[in-house]
Amino acid sequence: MHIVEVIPLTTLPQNIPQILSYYFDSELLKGSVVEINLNNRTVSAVVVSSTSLEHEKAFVKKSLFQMKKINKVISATPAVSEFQFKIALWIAKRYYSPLGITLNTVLPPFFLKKKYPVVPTALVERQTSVRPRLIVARTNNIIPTLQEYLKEGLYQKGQILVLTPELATTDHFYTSLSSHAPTALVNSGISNKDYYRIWQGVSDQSLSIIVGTRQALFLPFADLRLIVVDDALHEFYKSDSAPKYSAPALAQYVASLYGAQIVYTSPFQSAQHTLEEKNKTLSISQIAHSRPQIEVIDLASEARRGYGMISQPARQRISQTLNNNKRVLIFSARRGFSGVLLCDNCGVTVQCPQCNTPMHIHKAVDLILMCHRCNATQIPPKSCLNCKSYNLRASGTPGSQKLFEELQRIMTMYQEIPQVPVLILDSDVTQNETEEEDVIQELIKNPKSILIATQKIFSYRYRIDFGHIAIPSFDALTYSPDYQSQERLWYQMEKLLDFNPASISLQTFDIKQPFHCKTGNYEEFYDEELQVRSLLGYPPFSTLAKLTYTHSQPRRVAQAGRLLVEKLKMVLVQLGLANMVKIHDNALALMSKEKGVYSYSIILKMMPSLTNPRDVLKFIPAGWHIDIDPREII
DNA sequence: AGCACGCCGACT
DNA sequence: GTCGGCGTGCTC
Repeated sequence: MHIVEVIPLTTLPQNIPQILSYYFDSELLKGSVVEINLNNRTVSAVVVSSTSLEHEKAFVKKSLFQMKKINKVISATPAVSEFQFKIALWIAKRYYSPLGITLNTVLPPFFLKKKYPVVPTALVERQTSVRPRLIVARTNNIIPTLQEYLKEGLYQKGQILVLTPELATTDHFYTSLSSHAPTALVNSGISNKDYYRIWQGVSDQSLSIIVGTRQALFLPFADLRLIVVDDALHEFYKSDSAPKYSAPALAQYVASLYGAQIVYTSPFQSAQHTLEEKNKTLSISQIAHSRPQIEVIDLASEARRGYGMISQPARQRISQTLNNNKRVLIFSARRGFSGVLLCDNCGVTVQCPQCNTPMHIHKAVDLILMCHRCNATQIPPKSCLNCKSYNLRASGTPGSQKLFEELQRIMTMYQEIPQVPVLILDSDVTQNETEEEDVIQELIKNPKSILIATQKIFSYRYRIDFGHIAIPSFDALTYSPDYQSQERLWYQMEKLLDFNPASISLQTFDIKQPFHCKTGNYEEFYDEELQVRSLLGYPPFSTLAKLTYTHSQPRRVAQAGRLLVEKLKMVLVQLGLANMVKIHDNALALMSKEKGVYSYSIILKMMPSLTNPRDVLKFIPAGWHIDIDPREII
């Protein structure tokens, strides 16, 4: 008899051990796969270790649970590699995710399928003297560098992985690199057959370059020498389903396993990297690039002149650009027709009955109100629901549709702007990728056109250039109470430069703020930002954990929230960890309602001195969702 | 998270 | 009588 430790490939609650013991009549190798009974259901599980019963007799007698027997062996030969174990363990620890489901996502989708036998490769750990490098560069600058590298035939020494945040940008790398060496594209839409073929090619080294999204990190590289993480600050790198890991961080771990060099490209340094640079763990090379002329337009004085969303200086730039046969991008902050419906009498906005957030005005056949959170629609009320006043007025940021109408008005009113096609790209106008592609094709056909677009346009920044970019409401780009909102604002601004505009017009009510994008010198911004974050204990001075509880009954949510806050406070005091973890309780004021379900969020700021977050997180009861390094804190 | 068990109401 | 609603509790 042998005692076998296994990881069931399913979600186990965090308050029970993630590795379970079963018995079996023979020894099983690490990485082999078995079928077990777990709480009246059958699941497959991966063997971690097995020991002869003689050594464990005492343990069995004392154990508090009734050990069960393994049903059957699915794969007696190891099917899971050391590399896969290591990655799963790292993610489970760093992101506090259930081990079984984490291992399951690390394993390929064709795992255990008869047609696709897998021989796990041995992990040869290699030490490098090469430190990770952060290259603050545009993607368009890193590609020539890679091409140079490939031309010299250096790739014959090993493999390269290029990670991109989303599907739309993989093509750009693929087309510019595939002529130099055997290259494959990896994304979540790939078939088992193709995935298996790439899996083989990666392990027998017939493939030299892999361009892919985050799951490409799980491929069994035979000799990985370089990982390029493109646009490292992109939010899509953070997985939004369990395990909620962040790909750039995992890439660094994977690189260390292979002894590979890692290069991050970003149009913008993150505070994290700035801090690390100050600690001299990264060497930073800044690649210079020319910056367009950025004109800041004071909306307050424009308003006194009776401006109409697009100011006179911006209009001038637009017509100039079009007359030079170049495209114009109007960067819209919000989708929809206009802002919100505001009561002039009492100042209350019309809110979504489901979500308690302001409804935005959209124009379908008539004006309708739409909730940007749950997509509920309603006819605008005639009078204010609060004070019964009839003085309801559209107010706030003009959305894409309003800008469209404004452009039509300007074109007929001011003769200097030529009549050109005006297109819209936002989630209202384009419902799917095909429709999006149609808009892009139309744009490519017309070198002399105007596009009104939201952030969505960033996915196409390697396919299209704009001669001028107008930002009608710069202030609306950062309307979210999040510690990262400023950083994200400047990150967006830097990304706009990828469209190679000759000029940018930026309309704002707040001309006193520093416009770092004018010079590209963000050092001052980071110095200030780091001071504030240090003071408030935000990253990079802490690791954030977002705890969320959702339920249809608001009372239960409020109670669960209060209980957990009290419990955590007590636990922290008892463990003597009160100064290592700060509880940032949004309280009932921020209890949100989404699609009829209420949710309550608590943010934990875990200081680096807390060496094992699990010591604290294990006290969080079932029913709460835990997200480490959340995308947003609200 | 699943999934089974178990205890009450509607219905062939 | 039993089919099935979802509250409760457990996972070696």
